[in-house]
Amino acid sequence: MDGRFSGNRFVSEQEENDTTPENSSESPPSTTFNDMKMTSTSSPKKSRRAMQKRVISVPIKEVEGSRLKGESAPPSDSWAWRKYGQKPIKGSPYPRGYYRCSSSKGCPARKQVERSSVDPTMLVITYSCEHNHPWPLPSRNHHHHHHNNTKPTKPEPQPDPEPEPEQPEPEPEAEAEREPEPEEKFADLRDDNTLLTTSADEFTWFGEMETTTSTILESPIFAERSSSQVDSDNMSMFFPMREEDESLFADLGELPECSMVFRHKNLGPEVQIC
DNA sequence: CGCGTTTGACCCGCGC
DNA sequence: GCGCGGGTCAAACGCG
Repeated sequence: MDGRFSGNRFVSEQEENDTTPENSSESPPSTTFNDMKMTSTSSPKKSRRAMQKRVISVPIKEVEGSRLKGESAPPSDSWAWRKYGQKPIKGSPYPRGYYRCSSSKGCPARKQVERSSVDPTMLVITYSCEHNHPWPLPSRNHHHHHHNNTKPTKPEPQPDPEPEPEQPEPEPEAEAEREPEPEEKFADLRDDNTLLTTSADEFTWFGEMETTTSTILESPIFAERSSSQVDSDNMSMFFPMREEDESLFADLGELPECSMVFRHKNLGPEVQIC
């Protein structure tokens, strides 16, 4: 449809989640789950799997100020992204930039960045990940860096109780010490203010960001996936998930196949698994 | 010289 | 079946 996820929609907040047919639930900011059509040309085999999408809005000021490159500022997060396209979006004066994860060769993660048409000061970033795929790691290519901890907190190589056998999990530690620039990350949490508070407060990216700017406005999607008990375990630490929560997710559908595990520095590095 | 961005074309799903 | 809108590819260009 025309504005499946045009920026103007979710930019405002997590109230826009009507794209999905089961959008009956208002309180729970579910999210727009759209399976993006993948190019069958190069990857016909991988059908458009349920791709998880997380949409966040961040104040553009920082990004823009740092690097003024036309309209689309390359929001840098912990990972490296390569821009592979840009297109004007109908209904929005601003183009949408398409980024692909360049941290890893076969990294399926993608990112869309566009300016909100309603709030030009807001940058809408949409992260997409394929199920069962590890998220891009921090650009270890630049592991040479290690300035003073710009962030108040430091990542500790703590032994996490989670063995993550499935995929070669990245070293999140490196992530913590990336560039000193203000970063915006995606915090996907639902209404769980509890979790939100914790993570937002603790996460480096957020910490820095909130210092300079307000905060992230939304975090629509939260995927719950029990690929391994580890995930659940970790999650429970931060997310007091109960049956109702699960039902909530269930409501979302089976779409969310990605699971994310956020770890506190104290507890360990943040790990995201898709 | 390698890599990332740029930019137009192509492709594909969906609506009409 | 055609057109629209969005997403990706790929060649060219620019930068470090």
